[in-house]
Amino acid sequence: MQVYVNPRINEDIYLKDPIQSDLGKKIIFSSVNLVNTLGFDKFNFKKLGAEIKSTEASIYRYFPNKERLLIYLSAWYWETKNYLIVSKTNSITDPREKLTKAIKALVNVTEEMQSQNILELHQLQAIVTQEFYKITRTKRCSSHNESGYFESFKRLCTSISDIIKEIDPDFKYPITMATSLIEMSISNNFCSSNLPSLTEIQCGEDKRKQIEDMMTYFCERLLVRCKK
Amino acid sequence: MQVYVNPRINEDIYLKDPIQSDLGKKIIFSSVNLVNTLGFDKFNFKKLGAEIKSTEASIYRYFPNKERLLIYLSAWYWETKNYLIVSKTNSITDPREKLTKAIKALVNVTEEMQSQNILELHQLQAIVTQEFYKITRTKRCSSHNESGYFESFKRLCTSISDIIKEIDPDFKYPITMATSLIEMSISNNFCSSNLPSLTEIQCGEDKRKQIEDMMTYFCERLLVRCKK
DNA sequence: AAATATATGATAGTATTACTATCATTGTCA
DNA sequence: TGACAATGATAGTAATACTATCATATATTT
Repeated sequence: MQVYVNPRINEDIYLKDPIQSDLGKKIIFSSVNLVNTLGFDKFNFKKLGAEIKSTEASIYRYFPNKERLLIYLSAWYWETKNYLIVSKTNSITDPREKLTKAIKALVNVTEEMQSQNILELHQLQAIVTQEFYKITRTKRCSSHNESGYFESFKRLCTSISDIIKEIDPDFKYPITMATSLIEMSISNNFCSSNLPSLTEIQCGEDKRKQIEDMMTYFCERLLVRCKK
Repeated sequence: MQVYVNPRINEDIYLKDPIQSDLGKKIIFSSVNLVNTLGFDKFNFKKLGAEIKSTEASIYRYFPNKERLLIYLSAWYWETKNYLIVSKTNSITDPREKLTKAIKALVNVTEEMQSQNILELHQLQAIVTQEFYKITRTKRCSSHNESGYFESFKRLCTSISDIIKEIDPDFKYPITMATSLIEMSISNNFCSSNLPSLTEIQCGEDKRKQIEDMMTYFCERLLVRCKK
C-alpha cells in the first residue's frame, strides 16, 4: 500500500481544497503537465478544462485565477522539499553534514521522494525553475506575502538558515545566504539549459550532481573558517 | 555642456532606433516612468501612446511588442553598469580593490552616473529589480539569447568574472559567482521592500550601502583564502 | 421517500489586451 | 514640384481572463 504525504498548503491560496475531490485532484495533476508543455503564459483554465474534460467555470471554483494555481503548485513543491530536508537532517548532529544533506535534498528528485508524492516532482521542479519568479516578482507580491502565500518557501529558507547558524553562529547573513542558495539551485538549473554562458554547469546526465557539488563548494568557502 | 554616453544596444532588439528621433526618445523616456508606476503587466502601448500624446500604432513602429521594449530598457541598464564598472576599474591594479569598486558601481546610482545618462537610472534600476526575470525566465529565452538580446547582461557577467579570476585563479565557478552576485544585488533590493523575512537587508536610507557591504562580505569569504 | 443541498456542466457574455491593417497628413529633401 | 519618410487617426480581430446564469446529477438529511 502506498502512503502519500500531502503537504499542508495554506488554505487561503485556494477557494476549494483540490485534494478533497476527484475534480480537484485532476486539476492540480493535469495542470502540472499542461503548464510544463505550454509554459505558464500560454496556459489557461479553458485549455486545462479541455484536457481534463471539464469546464473553465468548474476550475474557477477551485482557484480564483491561474496565478493562484501556480502559487499552489509552488507551495506544494517547497513544502515537499522542506519536509524532506527536515526529516533527512533532524537525526544528524554534525551541522555540516546536515547542510550537505539539505543541498542534496533540495537539488535532487529521487525515487523515494516521488513515491510519497502524488504530483510529478520532476515536472514540478521544472515549473518552479521556469515560473517561480512570475509569482514572487510582482506588484502584488507584498500583499500575497501578507496573506501567507509564501509561507512554505519561507519555512524552507528558515530551515536552511538554521543549519547555517549552527555551522557558523557568527555568519552575518544566514537568511540571505539561505535564500541565495535556493535561488542558485533554480538559476543554475535554468541557465544551464537556456543561458549556458551564465554558468559553469553543463547540461547532461549529471547536471544535478554538478549543481550539488557547486553549492557545496560555495558553502564550504562561505562557512568553513580557518582557525586563526 | 552636457555629454551623454548612450550605451550601444544590439540593433536587433528594436525595429527603429529610438534614440534617432524625437518620438523614439519620448517612447523610451516615458516608458521608464510608466512601467514603474503601473508595473510591466498593466503597462501597454496604448497607455504609453496616451502619455506621450502619440498613438499605439506609432510605438509599434519602434518595438514589435512590449517585451522587446523591456529587453531594450534592461540592456540599456546593464550596458550602463558595465561601462561604469570597466571605466572605474581598468586603471586599478589590485584586483580586490577592483571587485570592491565593481560592487559599488553595480549597487549604487550616483549623481555622476546619472549626469551622463539620458534615462533615469533609479527608475531603470527599479524596473530591472521588478521585471528582469520576466524577460529571462521564459520559453522564448533561448531564442532571444541566440538573437543576442542578452549580450549586455552577459558582458557585465564576464567583466565581473574576469575580476574574480584575477583574485583567485583557482576558484572553480567564476561565472556562476558573477551571475549570482548580480542576482543577489537584484534579489536583496527587491526582498528588502517586498519579502523582508528573506533577507537581512533593511529598507531605509542606507539600503544600498547595506547591500554593498553584504556583497563584499560574501566575496571576501568566497575568495580570500587563508594562507596555509 | 421526499426535501434539500452540493458539485459539476453547459452556455453565454464582457471588458481588456495585443496586436494588424489601412489610409490620411505633414514635413523634408532633392 | 514631387517623392518619400514619419507620424497620426481609426478600425478591426482573435484571444484572454474572467463573471453570471441556469440546468442537472448526486449525496445527505429528515
